Amino acid sequence: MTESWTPSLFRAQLRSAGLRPTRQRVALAQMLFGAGDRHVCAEALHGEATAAGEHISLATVYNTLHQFTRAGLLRALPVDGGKTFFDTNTSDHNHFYVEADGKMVDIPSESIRVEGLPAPPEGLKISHIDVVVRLVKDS
Amino acid sequence: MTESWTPSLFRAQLRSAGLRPTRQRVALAQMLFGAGDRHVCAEALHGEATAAGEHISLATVYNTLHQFTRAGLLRALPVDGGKTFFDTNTSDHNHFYVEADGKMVDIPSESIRVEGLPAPPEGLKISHIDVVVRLVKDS
DNA sequence: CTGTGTGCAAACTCTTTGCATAAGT
DNA sequence: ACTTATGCAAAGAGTTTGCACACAG
Repeated sequence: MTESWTPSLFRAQLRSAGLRPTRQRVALAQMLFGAGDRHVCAEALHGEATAAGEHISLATVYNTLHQFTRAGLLRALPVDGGKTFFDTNTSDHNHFYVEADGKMVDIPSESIRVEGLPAPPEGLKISHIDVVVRLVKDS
Repeated sequence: MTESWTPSLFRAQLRSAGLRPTRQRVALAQMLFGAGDRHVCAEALHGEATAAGEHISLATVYNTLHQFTRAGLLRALPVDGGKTFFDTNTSDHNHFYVEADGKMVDIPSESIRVEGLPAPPEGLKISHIDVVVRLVKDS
């Protein structure tokens, strides 16, 4: 999954998602998908882009993150305090949420199972199950 | 748990939580705990109080909800879109989250178990586990 | 009385939007 | 050229905060 990406692969990926491979989108794709699984929030990514010398407005970062999410390239993880993190790992996995510093950490195993789940109310079906394990400092 | 509460019971409960039983806090406690399990957001509760003829400012509602949460009388449930719901059921249970209308519904069973959970990272311990089952309209 | 709680409005954070400009094809 | 994306700044939702006044003990 995280082979050696090249700019043209990013462009192709964006194209097939129906997104024009603009400078900004390619740059963001590169940061997001070029280096393993990541959890970023919009502001952090914007800061990173700026630090890398790319000029991308915060609004564009937000737009792009949502476009990528719609295209299935990212998964949105809303957390406490109204921030939204975006996870480059779109597979069905779960997270530790470290309350102290507001960070998400992947649960290093796909082995979680949820047992004893009742049927959903009439007319609704399960989209997916989020298990968030909240962690606090071990006193 | 949801016996017939009386104002003086509310006052006692507030007292033992180290909170002075002010008019506003008693009124809010009454709305929250006087009628079974509830999921409310600050604005809804404020609207309800206003509708009931109580004059309580939104800021006070927020303050009070957080005080109650700190006192263990409520549980905070942050959901998508940056809103925070408060659940009067503080026991360890879980929720269906209906994406279509942003509502939480208690999962009508305590039988959910999470299996296969790895140990948390060094120095951290599990505070609690939230299982949120996201529901969408059944096609 | 004395300290805590409340109300108000302003501030704050995160996010979205409108519209002129710029870039992709 | 023609269309779609970007940037900016302003608006928006939800929540928090500072400070003077009010109320509980």
